[in-house]
Amino acid sequence: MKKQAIEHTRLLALSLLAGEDMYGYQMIVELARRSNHTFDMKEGTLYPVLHGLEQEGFVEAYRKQAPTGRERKYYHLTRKGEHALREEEAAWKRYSGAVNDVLRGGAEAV
Amino acid sequence: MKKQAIEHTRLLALSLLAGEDMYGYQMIVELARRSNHTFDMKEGTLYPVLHGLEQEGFVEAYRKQAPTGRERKYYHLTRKGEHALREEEAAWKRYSGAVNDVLRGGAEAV
DNA sequence: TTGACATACCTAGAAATACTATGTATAATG
DNA sequence: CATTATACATAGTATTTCTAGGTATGTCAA
Repeated sequence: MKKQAIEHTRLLALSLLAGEDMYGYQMIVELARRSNHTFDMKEGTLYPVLHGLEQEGFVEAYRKQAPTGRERKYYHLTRKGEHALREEEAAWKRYSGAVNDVLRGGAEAV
Repeated sequence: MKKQAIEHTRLLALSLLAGEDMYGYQMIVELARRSNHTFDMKEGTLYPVLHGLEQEGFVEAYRKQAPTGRERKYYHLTRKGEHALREEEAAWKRYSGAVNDVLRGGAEAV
């Protein structure tokens, strides 16, 4: 009924690729696992985002044969992408920290 | 250039009203203060959200004269709204926890 | 061997959310 | 008296994510 709120798709995608190269389908499965199924990202969400990241030079794609004989499209995080990841992580920390401050009634300084 | 990502407007609005009744303009100023100016919510964002919350019965509005003589529209969190706030808070904790799990490379269970 | 299911990629259109821009009006201030 | 801050509001736009659909290949049970 209500749309699931996954707004930080880019951050999550970049983060997944930080450890190893992955292909789209794998990223979706991996994300569900790492988030204990809190995130159930849709293909219609991820693929356009990956294409965008590629256009911006944050990831590079290459095709590789799977052991099954099937071809997969792997994504590799570039140096530029690593930099973007660090920035997005910092933005997330700032953002989530601010939400928590507000929930606690404000970082009453002092 | 890039839009600021304030996605949890409802949660933030409900949270602000948890302590005391507030009017819209005050909420924007208060939110900026409590978040150390991380959140600079726009009136075009808040007012429609407040109207929605009112329609759902989460807040009740009443008009009151300010000491300045000017009329303000105060919002009060209803019992139903308090319940909604607790749910949104729980959702936020689940969501932010999951993001952090992914950033750390997954809640590898152990 | 064939039909179902999981894997694997992709895009178009709809829905949700927040922003920009604008309008109105009053109080305070220089 | 003009400008700025306060205070509320809406219309239209932009962005993000979802739904829904399409294509194709590998696996496995009946």
